[in-house]
Amino acid sequence: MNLEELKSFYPELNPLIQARLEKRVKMEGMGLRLYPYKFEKNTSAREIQERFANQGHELSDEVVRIAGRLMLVREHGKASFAHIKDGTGSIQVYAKLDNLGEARYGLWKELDVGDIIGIRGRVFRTKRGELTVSIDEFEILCKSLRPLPEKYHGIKDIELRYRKRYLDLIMNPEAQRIFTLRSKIVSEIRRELEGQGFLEVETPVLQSVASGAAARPFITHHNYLDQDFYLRIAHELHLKRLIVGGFEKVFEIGKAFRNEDVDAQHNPEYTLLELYWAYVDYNDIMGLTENLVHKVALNVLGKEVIEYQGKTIDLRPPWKRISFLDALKNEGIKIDVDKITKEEAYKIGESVGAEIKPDFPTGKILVKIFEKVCEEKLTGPVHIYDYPVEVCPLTKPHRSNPGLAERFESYIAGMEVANAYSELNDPAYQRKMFMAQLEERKRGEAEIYDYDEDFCEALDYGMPPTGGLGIGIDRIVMILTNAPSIKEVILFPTVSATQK
RNA sequence: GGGCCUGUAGCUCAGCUAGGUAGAGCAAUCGGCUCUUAACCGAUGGGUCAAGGGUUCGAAUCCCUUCAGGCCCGCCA
Repeated sequence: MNLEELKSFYPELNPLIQARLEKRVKMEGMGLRLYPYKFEKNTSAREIQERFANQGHELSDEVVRIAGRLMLVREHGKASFAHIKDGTGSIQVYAKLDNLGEARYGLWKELDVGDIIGIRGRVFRTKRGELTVSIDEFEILCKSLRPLPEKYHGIKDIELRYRKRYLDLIMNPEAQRIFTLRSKIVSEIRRELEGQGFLEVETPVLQSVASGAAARPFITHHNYLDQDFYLRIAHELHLKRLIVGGFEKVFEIGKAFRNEDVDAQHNPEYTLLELYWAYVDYNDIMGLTENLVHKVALNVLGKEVIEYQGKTIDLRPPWKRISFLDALKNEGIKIDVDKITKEEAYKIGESVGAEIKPDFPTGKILVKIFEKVCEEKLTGPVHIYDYPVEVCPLTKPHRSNPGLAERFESYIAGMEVANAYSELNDPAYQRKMFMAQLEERKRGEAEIYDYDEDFCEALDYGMPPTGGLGIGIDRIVMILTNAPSIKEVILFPTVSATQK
């Protein structure tokens, strides 16, 4: 391709890109193919580091073929060093006029940092002790046309790191570490649940009723059906339909979408694990939760006690269990949930500075008080159990205390990471709870558990007693990778479409 | 939705308090260097100071608006 045509693709041409375009034209003019189809590798950077750990200063007999991105070039006239980075790590390579000859060494010197090359060479150790591949032959596998960020500082600009995550991954080993761990964590969760006989299923993202949680949904439109659909805000109600259908242990790991603000713990689309287990209650789910998180930490990190943002967190089961009311009592707030009036609750709420309105149901006020005075202090891991019944429309009422419901939330480092119930399976009571939610909507609440009559109909047929669990995968990954923000553990976090 | 902070070369950052010719390092280009490793040495080029408006003889700098992002609060159970 000629230079003018190439340049026409780059309306915001800067001198660095222009230089590379010119280089490309020059190389293609020499008959080089800059975008060949494949390269036969026979090893990787990490494998070389491992297998040649005892290599001395002499060249190996074995010939290695590696490929990767050219980083950190240090030219010395008639010889030069560089690092090649591949999917496993990086390795130093050594190009020498004596080995390559005038023409090839000339081409070597034309390479840019960022180019992807394939190398055939032999391994040796330099005088300074670094394991190095001495290049016998190399070829360009992909010409890079944009300069990479600064080699030492990498990219620091948080916005750039999120918008152009590939640069973050190229430049920052920490990003590589986090996302590699994320994959391992998710796959370990799957392995563990499958080992316990859970079946992984997929349920719809496009739903005509967005329920199962209280959050504002995204709305989209189906042209053929000429109907609006919601993106799911939870997996819950479809998974419970599967329990009605006779499955006894199911789980789903998938995106949920909530049309809410973005902050360090919230991304509009996030990965939610939900599981349902027939014939057990929330006590069994507590055990499952702590064993799952503990086992994942142990198998992925090799640790049971971890550091998160300066806090030491011991994940070994059993986790501490504190009732919702005791958690309040520990902060000096004693409540008799059967006797307290809304006015009394409101007064306490005001005195601790909770964000409440007088027409909130009493239970909701209590939860706001809890979130204000207790949540942050729950370094955990800890299960907080038995919540006020009004905030648990999908939960069985407590077997011995009518003001409460059999729900628990697990907290680690002050973050809610799990939410679980003895699932409500009485269809009449379920309808009553949904109606109460609609009443709240009438009072102006935007976020409520929407009434799903089709789900209630499923319950009419009969769902066995069931324990259910939701775990925010992103938050678990944050904790296990010591990441301060949810955006650090989501490859492409939600950002405004405006280009920077 | 409220408060605070940030935006200067491809990247990392100075310069802004107190208005007066736009700076450094890396990267690039040219030259030198056959065991370097953030290689080194010499030279050169590179800017809509986020955008728009205002104040001023003069604005990267002061003021206003907008855009993008971060932190905290609210909301997201």
